[in-house]
Amino acid sequence: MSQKVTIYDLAKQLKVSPGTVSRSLNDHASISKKTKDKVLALANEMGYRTNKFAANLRNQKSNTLGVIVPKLNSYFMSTVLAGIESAASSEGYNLIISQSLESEAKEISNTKALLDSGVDALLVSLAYETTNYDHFNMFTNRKIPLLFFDRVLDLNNCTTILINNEAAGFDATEHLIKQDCKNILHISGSFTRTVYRDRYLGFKKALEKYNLPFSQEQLLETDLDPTKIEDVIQHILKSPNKIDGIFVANDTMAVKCVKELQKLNYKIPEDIKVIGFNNNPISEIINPSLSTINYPGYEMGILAGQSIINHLNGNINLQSANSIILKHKLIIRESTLK
Amino acid sequence: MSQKVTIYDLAKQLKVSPGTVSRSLNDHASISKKTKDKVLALANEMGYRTNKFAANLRNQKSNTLGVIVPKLNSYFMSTVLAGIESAASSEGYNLIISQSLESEAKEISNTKALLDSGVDALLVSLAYETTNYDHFNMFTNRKIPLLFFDRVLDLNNCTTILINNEAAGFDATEHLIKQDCKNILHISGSFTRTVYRDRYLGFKKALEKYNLPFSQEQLLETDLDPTKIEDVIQHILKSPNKIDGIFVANDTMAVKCVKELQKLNYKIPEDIKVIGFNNNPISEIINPSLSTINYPGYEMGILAGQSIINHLNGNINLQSANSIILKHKLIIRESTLK
DNA sequence: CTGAAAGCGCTTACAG
DNA sequence: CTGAAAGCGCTTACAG
Repeated sequence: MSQKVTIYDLAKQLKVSPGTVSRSLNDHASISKKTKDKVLALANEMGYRTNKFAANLRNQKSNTLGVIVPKLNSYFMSTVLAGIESAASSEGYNLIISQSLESEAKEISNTKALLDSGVDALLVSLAYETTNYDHFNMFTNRKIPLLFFDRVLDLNNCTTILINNEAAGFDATEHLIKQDCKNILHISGSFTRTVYRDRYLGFKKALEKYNLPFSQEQLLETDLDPTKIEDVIQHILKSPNKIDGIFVANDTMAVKCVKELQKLNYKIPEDIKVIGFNNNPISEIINPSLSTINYPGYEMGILAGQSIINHLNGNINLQSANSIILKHKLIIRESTLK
Repeated sequence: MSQKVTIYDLAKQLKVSPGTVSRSLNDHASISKKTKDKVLALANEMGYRTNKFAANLRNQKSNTLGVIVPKLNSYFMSTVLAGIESAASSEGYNLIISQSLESEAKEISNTKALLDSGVDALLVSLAYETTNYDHFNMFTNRKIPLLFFDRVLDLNNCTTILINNEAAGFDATEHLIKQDCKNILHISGSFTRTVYRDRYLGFKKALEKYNLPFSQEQLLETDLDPTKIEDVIQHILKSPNKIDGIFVANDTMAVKCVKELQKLNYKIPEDIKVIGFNNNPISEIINPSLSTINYPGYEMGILAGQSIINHLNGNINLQSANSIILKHKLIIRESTLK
């Protein structure tokens, strides 16, 4: 097999010009059906494959989307990625995916690498660490569309896709209150990311609405690392008022909490009621099953992919500085039963 | 900000040739430090970014690896991907990732897309459905390295990375036997994929070694879809001999089995002992915790990435037609206690 | 409906 | 140590 067939090879064999071959391959209107068929047949026979580098260089467009996620191996993120991939591939876009591993430095280097790779657009969920956002200027300066999902950032002319985290935090907390919890602990992620701050704000609003007092020990800001569960448990044990409900900012950590508390002979939900966040499959597996907030990751991925592609295609359904809010949903299970 | 700075822009400003700029940027030995510094400083100042399409076109190399997985949103696969990404990015490689969704047609179209994208190598875990492998000839014909991991295929000159599934299947089954199981059911994935066939072969070998009879009802070939758990349960209920042990080919399905059996008032492990496969985190969450086989997905990803990059770099530690076997490990938990 | 030619932005063998 | 020039494989405005 020839290692490399170009349009020149086809042109020579067919005794036409390279331009004609190129136009035939791209189904250009001005080429006769007969010529097109001839070209396509030979291209097929010779195993011709277009050289994207050349085409991209010429067209200044790559049909590629860049994606940066904090971690590839997280249930939520891989679900979102599945959605993005599905949307992208059905529109003929490739995906270059990289992970920041929650590090600002790695996020910056990923950003550069994706810029260099000539992605047509960039989809980002921010790292925990990131506090400076200058690296995204490389994209905005060059007018390359930028979209943030889940861990978002409010930047001019960037689309953001997320759920209403404040409302979701409110719903989770209100549910605990309605189940008679009086002294609720909120285990949050880092406030650097607004998703976690917003959940906390919802938590506080619910307390206020039901006239429950709030003291600083009821907030535990963590990095949601399950290996550091011991700190969380210590906090619970040392709490001046007996904690009777916990709202955890994600299911992985919530499940870990339940397991550890059970080891200490706490009864869930009798002694302490627990609600998580995300509707990760583990929330259904644990005993008692975990109440949580459903976060539609796959739909988010589909929407993110479609939005950005529509934007690239110049369709109108995405305005600049848009924000898309997905619906969350309270899911009540055994871990918060009265 | 200029939308696009090229080496010509730098050359003009510095009154040197584009060649000199290019060599400076690539840290070529023959350029004086003074010139290099000058070029680098201006490149930085003007926000110059190399155009990869042009460089790739010229170099016939993209520093990009293609990856095709059956599903992005699976614990095991996303763990492997995290490993691949980590290895790739530390060597300056990008990753183009796509999912076949277990479909042969999609796998073929992904293969073509990745070939067109000019990946330097392709890493594949096969779709359930795939029975014809001709689409990989596009790569082997062009001498583009191809590596299979987990769901592998024995093709000439391709590296495969996997565990010894037969030995792992044997270990899982032997463990059940040692826990006094006499009539063990094996819930397998599709035999189209050798990983599942091999686990089954190990299962049978263990039965033979311990002189346990085998009848056809002890094998249930499924697509491991947890939504079809009802068929599995029916099979168990209708079994002529009372099943006292189950070896399931993955944890997700094993967990689903345990849950459903518990609903029917079976006691696990007293009535039926269950062992899974993969050491998915859910195996630790379920009650009783699930015995399983540890499958080092992250390490597999690291190895896959490093192997292929070493190969591309012309290092010698990867022979043609190589096969790398990772260590598995039996993990004993509550679901198989005597 | 088709061809000749320029150009996308790099890299590098060759020459000095 | 540096420059001039060719070429990687496409696409398309222009001309006919």
